[in-house]
Amino acid sequence: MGKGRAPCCAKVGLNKGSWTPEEDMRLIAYIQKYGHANWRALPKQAGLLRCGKSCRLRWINYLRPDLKRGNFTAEEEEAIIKLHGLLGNKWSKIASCLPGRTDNEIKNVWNTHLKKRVSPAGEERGAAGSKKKKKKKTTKAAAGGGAEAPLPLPSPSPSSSTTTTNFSSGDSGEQQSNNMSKEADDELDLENFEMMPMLDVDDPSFGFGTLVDTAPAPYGSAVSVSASAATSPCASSTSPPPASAPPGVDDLLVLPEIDMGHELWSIIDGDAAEAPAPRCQRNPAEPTNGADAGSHGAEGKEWWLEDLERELGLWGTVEDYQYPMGPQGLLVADHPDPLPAMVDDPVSCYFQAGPASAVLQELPGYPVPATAVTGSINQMGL
DNA sequence: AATTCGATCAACCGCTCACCG
DNA sequence: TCGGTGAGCGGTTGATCGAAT
Repeated sequence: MGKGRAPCCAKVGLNKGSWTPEEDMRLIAYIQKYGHANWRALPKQAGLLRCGKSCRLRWINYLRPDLKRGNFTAEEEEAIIKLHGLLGNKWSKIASCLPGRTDNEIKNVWNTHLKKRVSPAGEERGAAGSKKKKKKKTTKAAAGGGAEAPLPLPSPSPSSSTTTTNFSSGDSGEQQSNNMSKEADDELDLENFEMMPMLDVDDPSFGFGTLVDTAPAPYGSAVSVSASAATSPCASSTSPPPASAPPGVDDLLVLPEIDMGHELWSIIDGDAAEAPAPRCQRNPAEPTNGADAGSHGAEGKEWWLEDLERELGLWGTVEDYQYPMGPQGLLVADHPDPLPAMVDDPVSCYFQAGPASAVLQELPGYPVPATAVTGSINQMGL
């Protein structure tokens, strides 16, 4: 157990606080190339002055390609309320039922308004909450209002016209969330929780049962922002990445000299209005509701992918990669810093590091909808 | 226009779990 | 079986932003 735990950020002079675009880019680039088999070693290898924990969190909660971001739909909120009633503060489990949403995000949403909505005391506030504010969460208003009947405990009311959630397990009062034992947790007949339509994500294979077990499944040992496969992120999480990790890599990441703070994300976002050149048909309004992420045409994806990779300097061939990959990911024991150019000057050298990999897109098992990437990165507000 | 207050969210902290030797 | 290590989870906090005053 926790004994002998290595000191974290604070104790070893690592960076803390908000991530800079450079750090984000570095992390993304690194994971694209090598995956994240070892979070602890990742920051060092990627040249990040962060602890692995921090990197993991950043990736999971913010940079992961399949994140929906954007507002929670009324359906999602309702699902959260119901799931919370069933699972309690098992945010990760709840998150696993809401593809594209992170446990942290759900936790925040719950603590900031859903909880108030559910609790009698917060009922009024919920209504008052319509005064709303904030840039995001517009759906809240929609979900709010009178619909906020105190929801002591989610009873699997199929009455929810918007959700076909089917909770077959005890919806009885004793399902007091926080007191739920692990066993009780396991006993939940989650398999019968069929599937949540609004979660969909165009993944027919998405199922509650699977999610519960594989949960926030990491995106395999490697992730490609440019995967061309049509499969959804969910699918990738349920089907483990191929044992054979990406071929090796030996070149440095080559990132174009672009303005990280704004241009880059505009590019990634495919925002024709701001990007140097038109890149995709993506609907600018999309982020408001990620439910349709990944619903773009295949051809659009492809050229978007290619374009994006070129922009990021991620366009390359398999020959570019020669670092050996082992079952645990990259065999880094003696491989040089994959981003050596960044070491001396993390920022200025960042974009000059070598050709990065586009190879992952060739690999089966790393299907990441390009649109998901645009969606998530788009929300970075950079 | 300036200040205050409340809401939101990203990130950190500390713990537990799971795996491995 | 036990101890060490890394990953993951849940709670909490601090910074930021927008609305209200």
